[in-house]
Amino acid sequence: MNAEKIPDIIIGRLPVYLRALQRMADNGLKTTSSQELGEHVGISAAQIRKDISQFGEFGKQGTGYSIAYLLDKLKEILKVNHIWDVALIGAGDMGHALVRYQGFTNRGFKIVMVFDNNKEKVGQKIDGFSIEDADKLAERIKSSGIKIAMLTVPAPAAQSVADKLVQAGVKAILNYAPISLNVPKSVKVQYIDPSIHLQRMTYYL
Amino acid sequence: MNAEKIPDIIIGRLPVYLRALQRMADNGLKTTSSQELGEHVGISAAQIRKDISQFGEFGKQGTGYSIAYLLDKLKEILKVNHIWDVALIGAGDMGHALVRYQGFTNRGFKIVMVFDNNKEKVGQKIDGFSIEDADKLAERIKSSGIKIAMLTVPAPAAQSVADKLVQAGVKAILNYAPISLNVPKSVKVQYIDPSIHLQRMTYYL
DNA sequence: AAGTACTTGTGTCTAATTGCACAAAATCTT
DNA sequence: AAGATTTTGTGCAATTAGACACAAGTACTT
Repeated sequence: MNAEKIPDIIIGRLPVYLRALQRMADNGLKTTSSQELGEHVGISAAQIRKDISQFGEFGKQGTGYSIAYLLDKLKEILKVNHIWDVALIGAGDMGHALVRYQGFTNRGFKIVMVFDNNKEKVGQKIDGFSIEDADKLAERIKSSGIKIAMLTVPAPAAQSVADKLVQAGVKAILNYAPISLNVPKSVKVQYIDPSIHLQRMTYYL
Repeated sequence: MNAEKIPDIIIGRLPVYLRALQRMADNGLKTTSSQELGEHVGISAAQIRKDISQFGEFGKQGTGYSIAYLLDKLKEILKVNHIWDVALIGAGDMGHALVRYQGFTNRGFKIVMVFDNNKEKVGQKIDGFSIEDADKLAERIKSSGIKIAMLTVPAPAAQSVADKLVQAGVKAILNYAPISLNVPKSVKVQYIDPSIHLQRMTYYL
């Protein structure tokens, strides 16, 4: 075990291992090896062993890893052994798709509030959710203690909404707006911008 | 200039620079510096200078970079100085959101085909697009010469669709399905999985 | 025209990350 | 029960990435 600071790059790979292990578990598998897991996720076996060993000795020589046990440990490390409430800001097409997305609940997240600044949308329902007025965002998030938000507003609005989220105590933002956000170092941001991702591949074509 | 192999990690940052520069240009700015650009994207000025200098000497001492010129150069490097045709597979909520998304055309991409394997959806229209039968996918993609695909199908279908895409000559896949894809090294994959991105932040909460 | 301020591109150093290899432990085979 | 096989965790080496510092060129100021 190692109590030192774990590099971001290792933390970034853990969710990928977690997803693959969950899939194995769903398929009824009981144990796996760094070799096998590596083939599934496209990462070298040595890398996987080293990553996992940062947090403890979870494997057994000759046998490998118990999938159920490693799943538990990874969920604990990533703090997704319970469900996080998430606020969604921006009820456009992307916001709608995310509200309806079935892939959050069994992976640690649940959307519990949806906001939009368009007064005509406020009060409308998506899958049972009432869209709330973005003017009430700060107050509602602060009082509910929500720490995670997903941002699906147009680029010009994104920074000012992010500022309000930070002010309201949000510590993690999943940003779908095509713009780099400026936030305090204590707040984490992850970016999803399909054009950026596509442009990372065209260089190689 | 440097003709050697450019590291992936540098290529990965270029689209972020490109997006920020485009924004500056839209705001009427003519020049910028590594310092200023760095503040916008949250990357050190030295890093930005070193990244850009891999491809040539695009700046001028004392002045910085011409935004229009650097934009041109980055687009050329990333090969997004023309529009790439893209195929979308999976006409669910996410597929719909992507078809309607306005952020592709001025950044180098255009969805030109949409496929689904649900026979009831085939023939339906999204924003003017007729949804095509996924059985025809290989043939249609091969004959059209499309090199880029976006995958928004359920996880269990993703690998087999990816295999067909590779077979049809696709060289870049933007994968929204929550599963690691197994493809030849000559094919690039980028992953978008909101749960993964969220799990990369919860560790720090 | 001289001085000041700004900014690039890059050489050097430091830090971070990955790859390799193997002892040790567990299991399987005969 | 002995030998063969599997597989982990980790020390060390190699590679890669990032930070720092500065000469040199450009523009601005007085």
